[in-house]
Amino acid sequence: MTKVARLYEGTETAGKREAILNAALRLFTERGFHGTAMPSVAELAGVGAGTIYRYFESKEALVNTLYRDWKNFQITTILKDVPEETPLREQFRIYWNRLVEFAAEFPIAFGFLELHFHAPYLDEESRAMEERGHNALVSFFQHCLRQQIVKNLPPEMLGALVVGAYVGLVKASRAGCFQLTQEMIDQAEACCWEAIRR
Amino acid sequence: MTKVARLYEGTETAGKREAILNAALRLFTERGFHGTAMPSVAELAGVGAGTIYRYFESKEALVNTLYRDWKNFQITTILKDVPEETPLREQFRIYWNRLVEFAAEFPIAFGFLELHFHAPYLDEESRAMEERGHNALVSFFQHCLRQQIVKNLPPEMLGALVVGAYVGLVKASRAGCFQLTQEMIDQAEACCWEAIRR
DNA sequence: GAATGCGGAATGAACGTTCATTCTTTACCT
DNA sequence: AGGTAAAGAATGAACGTTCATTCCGCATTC
Repeated sequence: MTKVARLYEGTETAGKREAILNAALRLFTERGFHGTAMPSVAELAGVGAGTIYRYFESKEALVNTLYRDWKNFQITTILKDVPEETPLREQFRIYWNRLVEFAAEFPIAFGFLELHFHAPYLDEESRAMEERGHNALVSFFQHCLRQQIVKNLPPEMLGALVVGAYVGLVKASRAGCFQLTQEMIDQAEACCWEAIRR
Repeated sequence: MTKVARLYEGTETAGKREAILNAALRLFTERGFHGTAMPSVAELAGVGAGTIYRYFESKEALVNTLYRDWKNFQITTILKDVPEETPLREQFRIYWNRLVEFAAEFPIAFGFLELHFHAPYLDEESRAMEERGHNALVSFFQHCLRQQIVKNLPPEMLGALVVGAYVGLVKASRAGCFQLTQEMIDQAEACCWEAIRR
């Protein structure tokens, strides 16, 4: 819930730290890290330029906090509450739907995470967060491989194809190529499973 | 061949314009548009800072020239010389292989085009180039749809899934997750076709 | 009235761009 | 051909601007 608040609460009522994070999320996503000026973050957040430095050590610290918080939230949201005994085919469906839901519910955060993936100004801790997500993905497909329900290919490759297709789908829908209905989401999920199923 | 020259010729022997374009391609890809300083482009190109402005009106003009040239080259390379009567399944294989070849042969240009896709500082002409590629993709899948050899989904969606998977695959291989062998490229192609085939 | 939080002008570094100057090539004359 | 002058390219220090960050005075709280 804290994340929803951070995105959608009016910036005047919210704490200044959250207002700054919200403003930075939007501007970094729209204009990129180097393309965003700190005073413009302050303006959008409705705070003085100096106030940002009461909460964040530097511009880099700000972008890293944002990246860590959202990446962590994304991973947690996608992975939570799936019983281990759930059939893997069903797990795939669940994860797929959660990925799409995440992109629909937090479109700016989705864009932010996409844009800043592997960026050179991300620090060790942010990189570690990226790896956590990567490991979860790989271990899921390793699990699938052990059950021989997917093609015998490196799990990293299966993950890359599926996640790539997911990102492509969301970005195209965002670009206005089409509007994603639940039916289309289900069909895309079927496509992705057929791509990798044994 | 002119493109190969632009990427790989020693900058000292090449014309200054090409040296500048090569340097800018590398730096814009590594550090992004706003993260790259013009004097650093000049330094890498082995020319004076002012010299850039004899060939390009501004930093934006430089990035747009780069984008247009490479996008145009990419589209031309992918689409050239495929007889209309070639079976669509075979055409798919050809286009897939050419996409992967392009990314392998021009890795920096691939990264550049990916990073700057839809960037706000691209001008009308660059956008038009993007659309040319998009149209080619869509019309190929429309063709497939008419022959009823792919799932009955919007052609933009089929394209988004396949190209997304392609980008995901190349990026993962670039990140060091695995080394792409021809066998893996073929297997990935099969995956993508199975994803969309009827 | 002391302490804390905040705003926004101030600061110095770095940016994109310009321009007076130098170097290189070309053209012409003898 | 040799010599000279004009033209064109190239240069990099310098310019104005913008940026991330700092700092100081004000407001608010206890």
